[in-house]
Amino acid sequence: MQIQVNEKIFLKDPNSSELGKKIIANSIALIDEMGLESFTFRKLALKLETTESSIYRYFESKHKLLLYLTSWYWGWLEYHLVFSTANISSAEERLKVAIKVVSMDIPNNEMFGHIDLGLLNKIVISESSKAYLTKLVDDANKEGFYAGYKRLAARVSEIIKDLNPEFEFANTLTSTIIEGIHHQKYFAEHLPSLTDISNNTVVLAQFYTDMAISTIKQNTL
Amino acid sequence: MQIQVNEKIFLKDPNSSELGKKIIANSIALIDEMGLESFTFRKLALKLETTESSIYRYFESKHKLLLYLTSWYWGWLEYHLVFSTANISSAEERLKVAIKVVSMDIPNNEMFGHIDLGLLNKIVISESSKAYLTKLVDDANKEGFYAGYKRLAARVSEIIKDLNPEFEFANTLTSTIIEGIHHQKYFAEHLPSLTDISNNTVVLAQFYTDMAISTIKQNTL
DNA sequence: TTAAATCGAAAGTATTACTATCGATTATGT
DNA sequence: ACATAATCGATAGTAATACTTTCGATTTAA
Repeated sequence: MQIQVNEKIFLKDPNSSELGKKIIANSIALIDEMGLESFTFRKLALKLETTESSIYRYFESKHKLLLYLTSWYWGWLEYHLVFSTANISSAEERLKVAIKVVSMDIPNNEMFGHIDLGLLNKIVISESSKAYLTKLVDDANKEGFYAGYKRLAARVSEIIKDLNPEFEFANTLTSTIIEGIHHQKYFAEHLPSLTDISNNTVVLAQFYTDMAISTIKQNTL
Repeated sequence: MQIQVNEKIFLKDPNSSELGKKIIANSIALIDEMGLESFTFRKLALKLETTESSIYRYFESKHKLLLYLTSWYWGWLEYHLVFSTANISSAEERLKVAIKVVSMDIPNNEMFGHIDLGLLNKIVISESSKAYLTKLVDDANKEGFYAGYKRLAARVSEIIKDLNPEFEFANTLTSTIIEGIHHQKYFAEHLPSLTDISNNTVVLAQFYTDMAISTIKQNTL
């Protein structure tokens, strides 16, 4: 079982070598530790006892590395979502599970191969929007760099459309929920006056589930 | 009528001199044009036919300048919100107006003194989250750098609580709406598969109004 | 066993994000 | 009208960033 990432994101597949895997594993730890702004390939090279040029053989920039990490995360989450919702016939139940999957906390040190899912989840919460909030979005989008996120969102939207085929805003509702969940987690930790939900995954999922269902169903009434 | 910004954000009030005002006006234009990442004080100085050191007398960093611009925007929007909702007795109507205010499009060249509100609105949509998605959030928050955003959010939350005093998630719903509206606008322009609303402020406001009201009222049923 | 791939070492470049100093001009208060 | 303070521009300098290039040694694969 391997998560696929758009091949144009990297120069050389980090999964194809030990150094590549070390780059991924340690970049996650370093970005989490110091934030994307302070993170540099130089610091990563120092940590790995290798050189900048070796890292540049895998990723042409820090931004591409971020795209890799976030794409990988969305790929993993999609896999997790598909797995969790398989064999559930009720669309409402599938939506509940989907929201639970997106909002779940992942403990640190929960490993998937060499990747620390807990840390990666933290990075996605605080850094992933920087992957698309850039002047180069449109080019990156053309290259398919956001396909992972879009696939996940499309899965959730499908469930919503199953629930109410008349509902016209499945994509809008989906992105509102996914981004909303991440924002609430970030706010809970750093800007608590902007949220009412402090580190309680169950309540968080419940809120967005209730919000989703009442929004979806209102058109049915 | 002047919008107030936390004085610790700047070294010298840009409103106190011609150069200061030129810095604000032109930084908005430049950031819009090239994005925050490519924007530098050097480029701004060149445009203004002044020097980097002169700009540094007003703002100690690009990040502080971004904080200034976004704070100013939230201040202006709060003023606009208060003005628009005054004398409306129905809480539901006030919420509708509030969402309309947050989601309205502002035409380019709509000026408020030397500030182009249309461009500033664009910057807020694509760059404002970078003001808090940083390792220094907690320090910045302690200094009160996000007070403008919080005040606006608190206003909206108040309306929601007026509508249903039993509703426990006013802050969460508010931030979900504000961030959601900005995301939808950004997605409409750059990642259209993530939204269903393409450049239609009326539909956008309608969606979030419906979502808000059905979410708020479900607890009442 | 030979060619290809991989990595480390070293050096170099343009740009960024500042800081510091100094002198000329302009505005302010008396 | 005159001293003083504030403001700005000019210049220079620094450490770090975000790369790129070249070269040689070693490891791997055909």
